[in-house]
Amino acid sequence: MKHIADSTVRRLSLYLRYLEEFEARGQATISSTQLAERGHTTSAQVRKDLSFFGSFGKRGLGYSVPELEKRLRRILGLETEWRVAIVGMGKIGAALASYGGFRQRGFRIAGLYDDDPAKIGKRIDAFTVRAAADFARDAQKQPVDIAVLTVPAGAAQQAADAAVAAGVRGIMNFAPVQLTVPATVALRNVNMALELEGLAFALTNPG
Amino acid sequence: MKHIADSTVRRLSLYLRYLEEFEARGQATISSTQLAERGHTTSAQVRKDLSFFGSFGKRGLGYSVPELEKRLRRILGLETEWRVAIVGMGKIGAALASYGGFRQRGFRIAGLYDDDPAKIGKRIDAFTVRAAADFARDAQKQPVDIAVLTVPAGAAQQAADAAVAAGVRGIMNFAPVQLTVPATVALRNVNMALELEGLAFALTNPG
DNA sequence: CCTATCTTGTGAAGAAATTCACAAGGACGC
DNA sequence: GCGTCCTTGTGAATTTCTTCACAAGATAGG
Repeated sequence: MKHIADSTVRRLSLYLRYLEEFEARGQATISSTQLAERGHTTSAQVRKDLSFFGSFGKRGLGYSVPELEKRLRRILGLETEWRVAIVGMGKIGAALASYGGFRQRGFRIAGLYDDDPAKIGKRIDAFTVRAAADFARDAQKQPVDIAVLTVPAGAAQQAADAAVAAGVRGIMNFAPVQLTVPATVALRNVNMALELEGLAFALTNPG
Repeated sequence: MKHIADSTVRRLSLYLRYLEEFEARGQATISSTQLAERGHTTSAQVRKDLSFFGSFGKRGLGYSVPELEKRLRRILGLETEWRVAIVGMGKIGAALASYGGFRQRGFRIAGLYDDDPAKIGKRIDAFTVRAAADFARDAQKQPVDIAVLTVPAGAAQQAADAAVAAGVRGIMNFAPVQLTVPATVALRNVNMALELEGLAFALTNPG
């Protein structure tokens, strides 16, 4: 398949959310124009994004809401359940662990890990924090697909290496460092300081 | 000034971080190639990014690390101190409130707010959580530049409206909804479920 | 001073993403 | 059946972003 741009994937995720909204309101079909308006984009963009994966609509009518939802879920890989381990039970890690938004979308928490003896054994929601050293062993019993790293910057690369060694195929990195991982491992960075700086730039250079 | 792409601003933020690293190691000058290698990009990209704002380097020599740092801080608007209010003292909001990474970069917490009577009056680090209704009044006494919204999805638009009414010029939205704000207000969205879905896509469609 | 070696800054080329614009398919009323 | 009205899917055009490639400035060594 042709390479799909990151921005496209991002929009597909948004379309899925919008579709869920429209479905909740009982709407059975939707046009690319409606979807575009909802997402502050253009109808051509919507159609182009979808066209990479096939043709799902009916001319003159639009798209069936439930069907397009289903297609998008399949495209995005949300039909399978992904097992996610969270490494680093600081404030952010703990917050993510009990954030329901993930579970809703098929991301299931496989384990919570930390290095700090003071945190190991603590309960967070339904989970008990385990020693980071146990990650590899646990993952051997039941594979972990994605590791979310919420460790301090200094510990992030080591945590990433451990996660890769344990067999994860994707890493979501919250530490403000650039990780080095094998090309086979998908990596996404979330850096809140960076986002704030983006705002600062926008406020400093208006327009 | 010509419009600067988001991706450019993002890279500038990264360059600044790299420069800080190089400076900490005592390096006095740096070439675009070195900076590029550090950030997995190309030297031409680095030079082009910088060239939007002037010419800071010396041919044959490279850039002065401290000077380029200073220039980038000015460009990004990190020379002034930005006053940031956090609205919504759930887990994520509380985690952000005590995250030191912001303060380091000139983002100063102006106040913490929540609607929930059970949370109002609580102390988080050096701050006392105040009623969301007090936001406007507080902001009148001392202007707030940026509002970070960590409220539930259903409350986000209302919180955004209140923030805009209180005079903030930038909003960083953590709620998984698309906010509507006046064009004069800068808006950034951070959506962790979206990021995870991006990973799911990458794992489902390898390559 | 001259030559060899770097590295910047930037037009031009190339690639990628977005938007345009329209043929073609389907629904609906008459 | 026929005409009208919609809306998709997609090549082509356009715009935006990235990379190339090189003239020009700066340093260093002899």
